[in-house]
Amino acid sequence: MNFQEIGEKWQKRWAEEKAFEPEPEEGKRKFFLTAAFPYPNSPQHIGHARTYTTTDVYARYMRMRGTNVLFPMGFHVTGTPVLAMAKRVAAKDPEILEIFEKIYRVPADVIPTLDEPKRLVDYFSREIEMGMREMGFSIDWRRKFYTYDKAFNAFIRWQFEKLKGKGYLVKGNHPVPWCPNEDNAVGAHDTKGDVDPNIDQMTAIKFELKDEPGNYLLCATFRPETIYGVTNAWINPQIKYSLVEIGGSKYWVSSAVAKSLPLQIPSMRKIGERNGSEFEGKKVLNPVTGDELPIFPASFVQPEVGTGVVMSVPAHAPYDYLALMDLKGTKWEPMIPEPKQVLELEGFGEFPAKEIVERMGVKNQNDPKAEAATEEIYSKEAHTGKMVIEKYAGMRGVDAKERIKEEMVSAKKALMLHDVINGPVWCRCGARICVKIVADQWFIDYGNKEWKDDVKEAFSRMNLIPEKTRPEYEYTIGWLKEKACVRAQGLGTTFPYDETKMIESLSDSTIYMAFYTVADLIGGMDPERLNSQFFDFVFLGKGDAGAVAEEAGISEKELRAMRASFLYWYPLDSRHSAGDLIHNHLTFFVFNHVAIFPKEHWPRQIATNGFVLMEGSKMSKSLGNIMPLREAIRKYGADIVRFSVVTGAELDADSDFNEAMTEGVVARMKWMAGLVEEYSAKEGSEGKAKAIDLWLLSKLHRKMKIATKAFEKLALREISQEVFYSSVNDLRWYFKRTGSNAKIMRDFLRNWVLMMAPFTPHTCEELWVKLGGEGLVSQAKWPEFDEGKISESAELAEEVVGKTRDDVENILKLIGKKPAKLCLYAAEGWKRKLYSIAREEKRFDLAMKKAMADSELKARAKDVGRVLQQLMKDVGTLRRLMLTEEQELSALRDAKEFFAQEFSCEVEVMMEGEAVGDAQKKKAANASPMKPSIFIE
RNA sequence: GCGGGGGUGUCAGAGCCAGGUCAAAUGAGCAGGACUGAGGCUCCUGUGCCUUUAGUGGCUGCGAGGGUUCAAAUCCCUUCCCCCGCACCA
Repeated sequence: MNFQEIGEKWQKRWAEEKAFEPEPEEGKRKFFLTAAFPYPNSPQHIGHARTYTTTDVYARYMRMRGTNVLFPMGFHVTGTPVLAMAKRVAAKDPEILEIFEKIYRVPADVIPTLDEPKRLVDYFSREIEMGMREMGFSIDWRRKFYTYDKAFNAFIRWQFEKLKGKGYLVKGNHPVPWCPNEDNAVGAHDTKGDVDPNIDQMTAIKFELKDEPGNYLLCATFRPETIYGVTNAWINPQIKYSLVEIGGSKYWVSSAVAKSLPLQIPSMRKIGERNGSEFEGKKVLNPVTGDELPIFPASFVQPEVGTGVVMSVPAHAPYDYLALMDLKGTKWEPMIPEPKQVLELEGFGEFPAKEIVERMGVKNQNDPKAEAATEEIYSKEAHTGKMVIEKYAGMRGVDAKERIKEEMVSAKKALMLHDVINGPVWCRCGARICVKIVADQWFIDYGNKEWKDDVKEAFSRMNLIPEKTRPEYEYTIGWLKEKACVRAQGLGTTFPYDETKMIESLSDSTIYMAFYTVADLIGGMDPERLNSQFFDFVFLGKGDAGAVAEEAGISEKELRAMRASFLYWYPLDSRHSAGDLIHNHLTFFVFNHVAIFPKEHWPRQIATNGFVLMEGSKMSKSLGNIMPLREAIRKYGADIVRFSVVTGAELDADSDFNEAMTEGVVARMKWMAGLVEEYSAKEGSEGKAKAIDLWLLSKLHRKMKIATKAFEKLALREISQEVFYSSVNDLRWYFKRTGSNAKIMRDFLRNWVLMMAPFTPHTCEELWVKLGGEGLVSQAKWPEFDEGKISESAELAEEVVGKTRDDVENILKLIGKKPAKLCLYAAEGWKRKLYSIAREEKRFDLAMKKAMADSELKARAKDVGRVLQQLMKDVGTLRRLMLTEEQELSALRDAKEFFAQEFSCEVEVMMEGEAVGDAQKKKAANASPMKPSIFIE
């Protein structure tokens, strides 16, 4: 069986028969599902396949359940990553070239052509689409679009008009990481090493120079609460400082900062400059305590960090303490101040910084260990530190920080500045990333209270898979506030209220599912004529069809068909993505639906899945263990990849893709295929079904029941265990038990193929033909289980046979002789009665009392006492279901042939009372329900 | 810090919501055997410790410590550890 060949063969058939190109059908239930569309700035690997395969398995299942299923796909090209990637190719960035060559094996002659964004998108999107087709995804490709298509741009502009109309678009100022060289905002993919620049607020405190009234030394700090412990100020004598004017006040900051500061404070003017060393020995005033503080030189002060000026809190900041110690032996030694405590910290004395420095053996301010010491002390003090300053006594560090910051700012003793806190971060162009306050930035106001309430309502009506993701959504809804929605650069859609800006990528991908419903129909239209009235009509049913159609340059009938298509497919029944999008995309997706569409069109379900691991570890460039999807398909075949990726773990957990697993899948698949081959050729019905046949049927229908139920929560792993692995095991037992009914086998295999079809559709199509199935298995009906075929007693009977076999084997091993004859004695009815009593009462005295109330049991009071004692020992393990003595006896009799074959000896089965011979009788008396007594001669 | 998830046998991973059929599914690994020219293929058996030349026995055990219960991997409390997210970025 060649999985690769089978794949191609059936993909061709599906395409020819247009098997997955649904049209609205009056009266037929629909099911519309989408997965987050791919971003084609590189090829896809098996990790990407997880979400799509999950979606496809679901789509195929729902199709078999008789619904009209729409599963479309498009490409997301919005934003800067595509541009950044093309630029890196153009610059022949060795890292990128290596990934393309070595991992994705992009042909050498193709790579140089990817230096242009459009070509890059074309190439990779084709690559991705090919991979999806080769995976056999049941996607309706007629509806494919790119987010930079004109028609889609028109749609997104309409979306933003709607948001504006609701008052959800607002304007404000916003700090962003910025490359001063390229004059653009940067994201992680724009930086060296893909570092995500983290921006945080710093409090810039004004320390007035004693000798220069009106001029301040500006100290930026993350710990304003320590203002009470400042003993001096630090400057770097090696660098230059500039005097800048902001709002009428004059401040000294490092010249490096003076350069980038206008990005945050455009009104800033530079009015002077001097060397850092000129400040040494001067005095400044603490704005809060009024203390007079000296200015000392320190080499740890970096020109680009904060303001290039540092306030010294030796009690709590290891660097400050170390720098003071470093002054020993200089002319400043006599002036070295004593630390002043601000916070008390459990496990530490008055001066935690001093202690930690001594404990960790940090030598001086240039010792790399100083950083670790700082981190430890800062985090401890912030979270568990308590203020000792009288005014704030007992307050937690974090709370004091907020309060003191506010007090200083409102008293104009400090300013708020922003800085990159995980710096230095470098742009790919080589410039150091700084912070820019973008003025008049546009935001989507996800903080809007009423909007949030609607979103909460939407979620309360939505099905979430797995359900345990719900708190994450709730949390996200809670903290969401204004989100910047435009950028200066990038592909996508221009912003309707500022044509110089582009709509940012997380904002143009929130309601595109609606676009799919008409994407194929819009394809032939003039995109210039797609105005708001058009979209209002199609998606909201507003306006006059005739007028709208005329404006749009189409017939009224065409227009109405679009509206009808939308109404047929919407709402979205299921949305799929990896779990990492819960905190942004998936929540935005609901927000925007709620804002724009009426309640009946709000989404119904979101399913999120985990990632794919490669041989136990995360796929990463550095590990070089990325498995490109198309390579995996070539190597294993689509069905094997599909099956492995979605059944390796339950939905929310990461799934491991490994060689051993694929081998196991292939082996079982081939085994099953072999059975199909064998039994499809075998002649029809052979006589009456035996007990073991009924057992197999029971197992089959139970599987069908479990699988059907498990699909509700997309428990694909559970289904695979039940349908795939356990089928193989059941069939092995069936054959071992000398089962061989061809009719039953065909029935089993047929249903098995149907249940496997969503997972491994290509192989199943192939097997379906062999089994004489009609049409495509992809369009066949999902098997309905028959509750009547599920037989507890058949399964229990088989269990007794199996356990008895194991027991016999145990005994044989123990006595080490070849059996001549095997006698099995089934327990009598009264024991079963007693068993039930014991299980119910759970206590010896109560059970005994109840037993004595029964005349049959009372008659054998002595035996009852003995057996009950025995039963009580394991009262917890007594089971609910039990065979009657007739059932157990006949199960064992039925299996006589099997036992005889297993142990190559004569077999006798009887009730315990029928035992002949003293030794036999004694043994037989030990029989208990579901546990026949065994005697071996 | 805030929010979420999780700690199970050699490993991966079920079970936990609805306590008992749990020495704990399933798979992998490992060991032994069968088949074979040979096997990394396939099949069978075993795989916590102890006991037992007749099975349905004992002990330990599901991060750690306590508790509830006739009974706890499952419920409650305390505690330690790990992973993920905290945005303007797809």
